[in-house]
Amino acid sequence: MSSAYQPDIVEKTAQDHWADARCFEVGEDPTREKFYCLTMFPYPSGKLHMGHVRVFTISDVFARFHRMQGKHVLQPMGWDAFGMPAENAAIQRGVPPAQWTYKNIDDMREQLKRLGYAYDWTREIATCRPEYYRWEQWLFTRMFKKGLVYRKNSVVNWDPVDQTVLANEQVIDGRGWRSDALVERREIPQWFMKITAYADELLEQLDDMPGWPESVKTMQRNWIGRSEGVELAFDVPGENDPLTVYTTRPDTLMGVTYMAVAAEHPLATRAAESNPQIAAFIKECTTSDAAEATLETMEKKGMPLGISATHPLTGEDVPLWVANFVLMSYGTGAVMAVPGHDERDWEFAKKHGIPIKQVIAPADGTEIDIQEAVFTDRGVLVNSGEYDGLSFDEAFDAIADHFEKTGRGGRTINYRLRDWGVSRQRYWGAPIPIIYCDDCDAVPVPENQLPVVLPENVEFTGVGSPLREMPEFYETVCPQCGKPARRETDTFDTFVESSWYFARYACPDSSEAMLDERAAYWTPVDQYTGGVEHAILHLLYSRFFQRVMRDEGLTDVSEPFTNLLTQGMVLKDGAKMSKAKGNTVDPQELIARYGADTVRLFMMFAAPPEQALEWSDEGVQGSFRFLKRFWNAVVEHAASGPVALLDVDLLNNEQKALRRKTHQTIGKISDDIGRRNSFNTAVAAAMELLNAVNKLKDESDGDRAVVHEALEAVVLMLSPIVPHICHVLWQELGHETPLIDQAWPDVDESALEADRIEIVVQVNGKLRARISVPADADREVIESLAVADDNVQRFIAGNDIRKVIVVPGRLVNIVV
RNA sequence: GCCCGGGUGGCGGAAUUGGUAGACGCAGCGGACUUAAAAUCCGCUUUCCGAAAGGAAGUGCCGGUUCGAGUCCGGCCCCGGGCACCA
Repeated sequence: MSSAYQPDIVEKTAQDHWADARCFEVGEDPTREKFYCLTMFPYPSGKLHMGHVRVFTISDVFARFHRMQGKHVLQPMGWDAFGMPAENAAIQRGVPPAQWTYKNIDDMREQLKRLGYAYDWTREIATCRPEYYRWEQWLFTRMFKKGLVYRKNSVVNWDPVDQTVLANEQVIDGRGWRSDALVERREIPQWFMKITAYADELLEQLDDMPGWPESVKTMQRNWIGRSEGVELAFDVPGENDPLTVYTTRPDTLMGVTYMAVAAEHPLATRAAESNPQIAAFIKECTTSDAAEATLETMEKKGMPLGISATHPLTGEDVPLWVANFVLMSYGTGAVMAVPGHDERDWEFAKKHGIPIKQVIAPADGTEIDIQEAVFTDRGVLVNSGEYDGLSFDEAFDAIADHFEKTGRGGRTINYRLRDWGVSRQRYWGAPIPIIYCDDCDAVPVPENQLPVVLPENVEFTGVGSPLREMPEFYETVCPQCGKPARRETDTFDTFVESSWYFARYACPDSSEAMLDERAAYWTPVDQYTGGVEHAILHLLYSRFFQRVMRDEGLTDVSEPFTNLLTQGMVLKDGAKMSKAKGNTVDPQELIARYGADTVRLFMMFAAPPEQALEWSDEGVQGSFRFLKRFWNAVVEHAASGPVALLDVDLLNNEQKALRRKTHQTIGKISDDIGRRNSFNTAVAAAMELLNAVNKLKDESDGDRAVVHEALEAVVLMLSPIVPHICHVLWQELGHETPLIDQAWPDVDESALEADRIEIVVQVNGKLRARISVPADADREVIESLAVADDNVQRFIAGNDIRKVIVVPGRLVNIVV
C-alpha cells in the first residue's frame, strides 16, 4: 500500500481487522488489571453530531491508551432511548415513538462504526427495552418497601389550553410552546425518591474523590447545600399551629421586622377568602413557570396579609406578608425577614416602607447607616437586649439554647437538595410500577408481575399521555386485595434509566438479577467522560442510585465513577450546538470527504477537552494535510530500503538531537494523555517530532535508524487518536503483529542527556540575552557567563549588581 | 438572581510548580515546482520604532504582592454552562 493516502481504504482495512479478530469483545479476566472506560450514552436522535464525536473520541483515546498500557479494557455503548424528542417526532410525522427510536438507533450505530471506536458491541443496551427497565421498576418497588420513595404534591407547568403538563423546555417566555397560553404553576401528586436520605454521604464522599474535577465537586457541594441553622417557632394569634421558620442567621433574630409566606401557604389561602386583592395577588403569583431561574429573576412582589405573628423574644407584633419569592415546596413555606442584614429583605423593606433595624455592627467598630446600605457580614450584636455584644457564634449558641430549652425550636441541619421527583406525565418512558386501589391505596407491582411493559403501538396525539386512553393498560386488579384497580399511567424521569446503566453494561443479558457477579469485576467505572452540562443532575443521581444498589446488596461499590472528565461543549456561533438552535454541523459529510481519522484528529487537536470548542470548518483541512504528510513520511522511509540496527555510539550530533527529541516526545505524550488529559498538546508534540524527522536527510545508516525509531514512536503514540492510519503504517514499517496488540513506547533516559543547555539572562526581570552553558555548570560559572554577555553588559554597566538570582536549568536574573 | 467555568496575535490555542509570552495548527504574505491551476515543498508572520543589531509596549479592566505575574491576592467588566420536567 505504498500509494497516496486513501482514508476510505485505510479505514476499512483497519476496521475489518478489529472486527474479524474481535479485538474489543472482552470477558472477565481476574488475572489482569481491568479498565472500564465509559462515555455518557447518547440519546438516539438519529444523527450523530459534533458533540458526540468529541466525547466518544476522547473516551476512545483513553480506552486505546490504557489497552497499550497492558490493561484489560471494556468500552461499551448503548442508548438513552426514552425521552421527549421521540414524542415530538411522533406528533410531527405520525410515527410511533418506539419505531422512530429503533430506526434511529440502527442509523446511529452505523455512523458510530464508521468512526472506528473500540466498542464491545455485544453489550449494547437500549433503555426502552423491557429487559432493561424491568430492573429499575424492580428497584423502585424495593425502595418503596424501604420507605425510600413516597408520594406528595409538587409543582408542574400547566398549559391551561392544551390541558397538559409541560417540560420547562416547552415553556417559552412563560407561554406554552404549542398553545401560546400563559403557563400556570399547578400542584399534582407525584412520586419522589429520597435522595436527601443520602445527602450527608453524597457530600462527605466528595472530599475523597481525587479523580473528579474540583469544579464539579464544588458544584455538587453547593447543590447539596448543607447548612447549619436554627428552627424557630413564631406564634400567630388565633392559629393553633405556630409558624416555623429556618434561619442560618439566628444572631439577627432581634432585627426581624416582617415575615413572608408562600402564595400556596394555608395562611395566605385563608386571608384570600375574605380579601379579593390578596386572592388576586395569589393568582398572579401562580402565573409563571416553575423554573427556579424564572422565580429568582422575577420582580420581588408581596402584599400584607393583615395579620401578625408574635416575636418569640420581644412579644412584639411582626406583620405577615405573602410574597412571590417564597416557595411552598422549599422548607416550611415561610421565612423571617431581617431587612438590616439580608440583601433581598432590605430591598423589599425599602420598597414597601417596612422598618429596617440594625442589630449587627461591624466587628472592627466601624459606624454604618443601615438605612443607607444593608450589612450582611457577621459582626457583633447590638440593639438585641441581653444578647448585645455577643459574636456570631456566641449569639448562635445562646439563641439556639434558648429555643431548645423552651421547646420552641432548636439547631437543625438543612439541605438545599430536594428529593427527586421521578413522575412524568408522559408516554415515552418506563411505566412507574404502582397500582392504585380504593382500599389499599398505592401498591407496588409484585416482583413476579414485572416488567410493566409499555405498549409500543400507540396513537400519539401530543396532548396528554396515550396510556390514559388505554384501559387495556391501566385496568388491572389490586395485588393485595384482588379488587379492580387502576395502574399508574405516569412514567419515570429519563434520568432514572441513566442512573444505573453503567453497571448494567457488565451484565446486560442477566435475566435473573439487576446486577450479577460480573458487575463486581468491572465496576466502578475507571474513566467516565461526558458533557459538563451533566455536572450536577445526572452525576448526582447516579451517585445516589449506586448507593441504593449497594444498600440493596447488589454491589459493594459506593462511588460509580473513579475518574471523571467533563468535556466542554461544541459551540457554533458562540452557543451550544443543538437541533433546537439549528446551528449543527454534520460529521457525516466530513467523514465522507476526509475520513474518520481526520475528524478524530481535528476534534482532539482544536481545543483542550474540558474547554468549550468553537467550531470552525477551516482547520479540518489542516488535520487532513498533517495525516497526508505523516503517511508520506512513513511510506517514503519504508520504501527506501532496509534499516540498519541502531548503534547509539556511532551517532553524530544531529542524529543524537533527533533521538533526544524522540524520547522527550515519548515522555511528553505519555504524560499528556496518561495524566494531564491534554490531547491537543499531545498532537502538537507529535507534529513537532514529525517536523524534526522531515528535516533529517534519512540517508546514512545512523539517519535511517533514528528516523525509524522516531516514526515508530509517532505511529504508536498517535494510534489512540488516529487508529486507522496508524494500523496500516505500522505494517508499512515492517511489523507482522498488528498495532492494536502493541505496547506503549518507553522513554530511553540515556537519550535525553545533553552536553550544553540554553539559559536565559534577565536584567531587572527583562530578557537581555540567551547563553549556552555546559549542562553540568554550577551557579558561579553560569553567573559569570551571564554577566560577561555583551548585551547584558550594556544594561548593567555603571550600576552596582544588588542581587543575582539563578534558577538552575532556566534563567539568571541580575538585579541592579 | 444563585452556583461553576472561561477571557492570551487576524483565528483555534501553547506556556504543566511564580521563571524565555505566542509552541503546534489555521488564515495571510513571499518564493520554488507547473503551460496553467490544484496539490506539494521552502521562508516570513503579536504590535510599534529601526536597514540591522536591538529597543519599547503587550495575556479583558483597575489596583496589590514579588528580583520576576498570563499564572498568586483584592475589586470590577464581558462571554459560556447549570438551576431540579431538554438530554
